[in-house]
Amino acid sequence: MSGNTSSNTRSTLITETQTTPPMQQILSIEKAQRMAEFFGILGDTNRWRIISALALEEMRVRDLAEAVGMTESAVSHQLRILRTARLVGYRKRGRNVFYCLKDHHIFNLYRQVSEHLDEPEEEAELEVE
Amino acid sequence: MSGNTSSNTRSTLITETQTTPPMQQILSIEKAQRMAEFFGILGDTNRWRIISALALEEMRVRDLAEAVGMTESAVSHQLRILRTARLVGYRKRGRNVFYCLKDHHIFNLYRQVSEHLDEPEEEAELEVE
DNA sequence: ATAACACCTGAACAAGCTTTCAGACGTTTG
DNA sequence: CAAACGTCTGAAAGCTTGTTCAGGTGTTAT
Repeated sequence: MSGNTSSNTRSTLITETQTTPPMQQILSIEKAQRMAEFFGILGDTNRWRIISALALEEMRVRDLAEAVGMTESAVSHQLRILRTARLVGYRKRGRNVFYCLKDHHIFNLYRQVSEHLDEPEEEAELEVE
Repeated sequence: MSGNTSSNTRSTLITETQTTPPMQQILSIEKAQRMAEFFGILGDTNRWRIISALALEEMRVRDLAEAVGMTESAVSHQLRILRTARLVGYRKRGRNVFYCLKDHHIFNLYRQVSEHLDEPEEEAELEVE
């Protein structure tokens, strides 16, 4: 576990294997792209609805479509995206395909962003010195 | 985070009652929209580069532009978006405007997604029963 | 006051993304 | 076998988003 042997390209010299090194320099374009790509996947209303549905229980495409009010085709397209991002898994059974959440990081992300959004407005800003 | 994500089963007993309630039903369209909007803001390569630059130190628009290789105009546009999302704050001093990171949830989000992205591919899927 | 500077803004264009539509595939049923 | 079912796919339409460009505001310097 924690096997950060991924050895990106040239992170500085991080030897702590627990977590990911903090941002200590401007993200490389490649790293920033991967970040953006992943967050972008969670940047869609209907994908969140699908995710939240799958958080409850395994579901077929058909059921998902009805649950979130989309066409089956649209759901299928979105599921492919979520699958590619390894956020959902699936299980075929006859002509049905059951989808389920695969990555539980999602719950932490959901919680943290919820907290951010729930924070008070606090529009005040520092002004001229 | 707790290592094994390989799970094919579904552990639904995350007991975080302190803060935000977990997803216990399909997200309302409004909630899903707010989620999507926020994640969408982090769904851009250049915004991540800007964020990572600001994670190092307070910076002016001009410096940011040079640091990430964008025009000042483009940076300014993006900063407005980040400001609106309350991810960055600013401080005016004369004709300069210094921007800085405002929300440290960002670091957690960055770390968790980094871990997700660094996880092994694991393309295998369950098949017909 | 005039010029230079730092930053912001609005409109237009290009690029990307999501849905729809029509049709395909594989599985199950009669 | 043919029909019904559940799902997937590719292309086109429609919308959203990011950058550029030109010009604006406000501050500092000559």
